[in-house]
Amino acid sequence: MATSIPPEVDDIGKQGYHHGDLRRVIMNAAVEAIDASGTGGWSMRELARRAGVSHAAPAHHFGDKEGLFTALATEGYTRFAEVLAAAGDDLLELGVAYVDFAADHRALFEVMFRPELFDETDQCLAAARQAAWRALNEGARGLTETAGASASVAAWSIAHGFAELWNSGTLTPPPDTTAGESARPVLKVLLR
Amino acid sequence: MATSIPPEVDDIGKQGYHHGDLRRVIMNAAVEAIDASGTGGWSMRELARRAGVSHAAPAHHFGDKEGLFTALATEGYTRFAEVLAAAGDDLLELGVAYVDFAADHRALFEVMFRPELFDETDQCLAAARQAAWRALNEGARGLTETAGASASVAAWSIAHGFAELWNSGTLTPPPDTTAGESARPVLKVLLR
DNA sequence: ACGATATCTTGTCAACGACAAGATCTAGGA
DNA sequence: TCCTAGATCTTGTCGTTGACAAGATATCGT
Repeated sequence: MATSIPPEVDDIGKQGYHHGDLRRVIMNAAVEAIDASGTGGWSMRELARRAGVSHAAPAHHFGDKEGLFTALATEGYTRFAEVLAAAGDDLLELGVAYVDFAADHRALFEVMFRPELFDETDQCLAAARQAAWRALNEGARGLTETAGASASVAAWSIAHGFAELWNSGTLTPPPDTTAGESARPVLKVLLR
Repeated sequence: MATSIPPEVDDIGKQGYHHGDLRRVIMNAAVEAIDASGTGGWSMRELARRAGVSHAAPAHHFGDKEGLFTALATEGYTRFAEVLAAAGDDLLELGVAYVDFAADHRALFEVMFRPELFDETDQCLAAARQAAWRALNEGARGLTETAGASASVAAWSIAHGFAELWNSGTLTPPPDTTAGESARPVLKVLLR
């Protein structure tokens, strides 16, 4: 169960040894598998085969399937926080960035908001999630101060709802349009 | 052999024969299981055991796991359409009804918006979903006409987003409050 | 009453998740 | 350089699962 170790920053070189950076390879394979068939349409052994290792190799890095999802959620929240922080302090652009992240990282986004998949007590995950919420609150602070908490929750809800509807294929958007650009006029209805 | 199990409360009318209305019993058990541990935290055989039937009995009613999810999604869309239609033509109340349905039927709502779980080509499902979308468009028609399609998508997104955030446990609402009542002030920000 | 059909059971198989124990590789100190 | 400790991966195993096939039993139409 000792899966929540800080990431190895010295992975760049890798090579040589047994397989390489198996941890990263398995996580990438999991992202592909989730994109292709959801969180339940694949097996650990399948990821291992795709990576060319034995069926029990991934267990050393993640413990079990929950450990893999915990690692994915942690990475998701970490990158989410970075993207949100980079979006600047304009609330509309924050919303666009929110939706774009969800669409560009469907698998991570899906895992992030499905707590039954991962270990909520994991420290690394909790820290990453905190960072994401902080970035979100930071961007919405102006709205919260001027229009109250409900307005901030409304802004969060509209961005999150559009992202979920988009990713589930419920919306039928114009072709050749990014999720964020499709979301912009919708978000503007609230944030004019 | 089939009677060594405590009587199921769902069996009211039927009785007699092998088990009763097994289809309904399995679907109810599935809803409970999904509420308890998500769409992947249980097995068909577990539902069969809980219903007191053999491990292969459910297959006759649903074919496979995808068939069960298809049945659940169909029931979800059917009841969703009813609830939305009963909410009247006030858009705020429609939003409240949307959120309340999601919270009162977490399992159905979750399956409904996860297309990889069910068979999208199923005719019954398609009809039920059409009915739900019709009820939704009906309720938002006024907004669409006066404020455009983006405004309607915005209203859908805010209700859907609040529902998803609520159900995922991301929001931390005041205790002893229903999802719909918590959503009302948030929806009002858009629909004043 | 009786046969057709729907419903359920038993049996089976490959695949899976999880665990244990052994093999192999890497790193770092003697 | 050698050599040990630990990290990484493999092989082997077990109970469970989803799916299928074939047989048993109850219901229903005629």
